[in-house]
Amino acid sequence: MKKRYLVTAALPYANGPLHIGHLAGAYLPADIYVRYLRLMGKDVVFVCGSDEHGAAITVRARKEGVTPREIVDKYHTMIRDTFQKIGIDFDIYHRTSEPLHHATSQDFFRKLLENGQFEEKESDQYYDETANQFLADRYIIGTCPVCSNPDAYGDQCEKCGSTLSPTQLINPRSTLSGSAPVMKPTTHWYLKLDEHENWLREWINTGRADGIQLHDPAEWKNHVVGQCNSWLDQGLQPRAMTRDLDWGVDVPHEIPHSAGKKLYVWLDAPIGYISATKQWALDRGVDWEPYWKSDDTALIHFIGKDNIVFHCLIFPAILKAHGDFILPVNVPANQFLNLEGNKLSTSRNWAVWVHEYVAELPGREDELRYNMIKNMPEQRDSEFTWKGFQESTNAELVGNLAGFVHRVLVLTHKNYTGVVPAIDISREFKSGWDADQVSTFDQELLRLHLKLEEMGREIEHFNFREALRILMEISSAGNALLQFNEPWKIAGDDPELVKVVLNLGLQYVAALSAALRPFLPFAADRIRGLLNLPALTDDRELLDTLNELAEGNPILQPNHALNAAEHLFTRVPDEVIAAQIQKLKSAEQANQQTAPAEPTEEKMTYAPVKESIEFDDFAQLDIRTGTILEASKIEKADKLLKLTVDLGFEQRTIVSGIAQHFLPEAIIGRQVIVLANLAPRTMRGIESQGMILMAEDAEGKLSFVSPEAGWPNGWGVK
RNA sequence: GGCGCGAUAGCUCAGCUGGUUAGAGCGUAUGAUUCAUAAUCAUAAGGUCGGGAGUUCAAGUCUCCCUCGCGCUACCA
Repeated sequence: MKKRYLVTAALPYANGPLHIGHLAGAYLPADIYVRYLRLMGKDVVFVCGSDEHGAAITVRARKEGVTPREIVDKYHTMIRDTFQKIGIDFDIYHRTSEPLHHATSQDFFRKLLENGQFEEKESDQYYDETANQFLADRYIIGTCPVCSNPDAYGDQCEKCGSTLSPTQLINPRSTLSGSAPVMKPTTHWYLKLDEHENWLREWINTGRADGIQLHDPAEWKNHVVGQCNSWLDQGLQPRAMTRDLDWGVDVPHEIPHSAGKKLYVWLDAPIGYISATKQWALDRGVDWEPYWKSDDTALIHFIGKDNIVFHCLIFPAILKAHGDFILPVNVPANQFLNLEGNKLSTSRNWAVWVHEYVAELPGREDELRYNMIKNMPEQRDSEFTWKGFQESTNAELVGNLAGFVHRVLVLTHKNYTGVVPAIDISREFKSGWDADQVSTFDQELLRLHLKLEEMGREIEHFNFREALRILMEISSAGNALLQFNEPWKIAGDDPELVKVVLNLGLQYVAALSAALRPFLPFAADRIRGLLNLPALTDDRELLDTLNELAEGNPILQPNHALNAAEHLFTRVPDEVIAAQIQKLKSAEQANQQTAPAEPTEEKMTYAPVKESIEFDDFAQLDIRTGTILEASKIEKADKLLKLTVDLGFEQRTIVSGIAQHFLPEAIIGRQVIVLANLAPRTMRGIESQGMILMAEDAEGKLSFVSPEAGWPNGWGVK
């Protein structure tokens, strides 16, 4: 058992709001885990914060005509408030634009440099001569070579999702000045990841580093280990840790060639966990270092699966390269949450935004949390539906849990004026866990204790769905306890039985108030209020509860006065669900309409006409008519077809990237236009002697360009 | 194409190192009950565990092949 815990949740990127996928992926599991540890009396710090650097933010700022600072301020505030409203309880929600973070990241960089972890490399990069600066990938726009979207970014095309590098863009232009960038040499610092490959492989697969057992790899999720090994097997490459940018953490100025250089966001973001911890410690006047540098600290990163490689390989490599830091004992990454049968998508507005949820369904924070946990993508992608949300809220939260709490309280008020009845502990009754079993108060408290322990073990293994299920089992057993013993019937003739049953029921409710806290903090608070118990402070209350139960002691003492019964949850009516589904549908329709139809958008999707050329330039192209004689799929290539084309005077082998649009057998006999004097090029081991000309639309769909039917092969096109 | 992770009841998902009639919640059906928000409790029906082959006394669980989904990656002049 470790002495203290440091729990991190992925830093949200401050250029957009949070949706339910973020919640289910990282923040909710982290929050549950942390609240549980606190309730068990553990020393735990839970850090998070906004990731406020990177080119995506400056690009957005430019688009909206505001400063990057305005963007990050807006979303930092928004995200922070959303977390607070939905009950994600960080010890600190920091931000990477804070001076403390800049200083911390720079110190880290210096130390890595000092330790010889960097390799300084010069490479050619696009440079904007008008704006006088190097251009980060995101600062370059050009036509996507895959789908012809004219506004693809240098790192990615948002239309077709292809990963790109700036040099692949056709007609690149700078977003700063609009001018065409030129290539110029620039210097960057590359982390020698290749040198870390061996120990990382051992650490991931055995849990050992430097001969010391740090964790049990069997405790890590399959998909996490699998993803890491997939990367390790492909071989790690040195990775640039700096960028040419004007927004971010400066490379320390005393370092030569540092002018205009910023730390790569992926380097400075995880260091954000460290600076957040420092700030937290500073605010409390305690020492931050044990949390990051002591072997008896358990460091746990909660993330979504898109962050696995960074948190399991690159950040650990950085921590180790620094030398003083501990490595994470687990990275319980979740998979993705889907919504109503489709992937969540910010650009398509296919999402449930958390800030909208709390505004539109006020007071139902726990209902969302409950459904997120119930459908948490722990082992594989999972699915959220509004119908499912309604059904489980009404059946499980309202019917089972709220119903149980309410009926115990109402019965106590009716029979004992709202005071916990004193009982004869030798009195026997039917167990709520088994109608045929006669039990006693002590035995049932012990059973409750065992259940809660079982729940705790599941949380410790990051099985939050299962843990929640166990809690609901307790509520069900409470309902059954009442059902089997029917205290409403026998109040007159067997008051002792009624007392012991209601007293036990109240103990269940009291135990649940603490145990539910990690999952449903708002409901837990409400139950405390109903029971007239002190509000939870997330400070060892569950541990105390467990200890009492283990001794056979009740949590609520006889004669303790309760407050009036109130409903914990209310049913979700059909209209609310219908409205939410309607909202998604309109988002979908808006997408379908705007994508091709919106006039301004459509205008933008035409690629600009290229720079004019002379006739002589055109005349150099030798374009001929031809006919496809043979076509076959090339092995190990998804997009390539090998074609044999008859040009009349000869036959050529041409490799063409059209396999995803045409079946080989369907194009045999097609007449085509061929660029005949293109220099041969070998692709997948086959030499391509020319190029088939294709028409391509904005979505990347291809169409053959042909002469009239029956036109002879080999003639020129001009 | 390569690699990783998935594919289990109508729905959403568990099934660790292979072992008796494959589990849960919801939904459905029947019955009981009325303290409680038509809430609760009991019982039942529902699965040839994506398809095929193999290893084994024994496979949802291991091996191989195939199909489909998600992710990463290569190929597009």
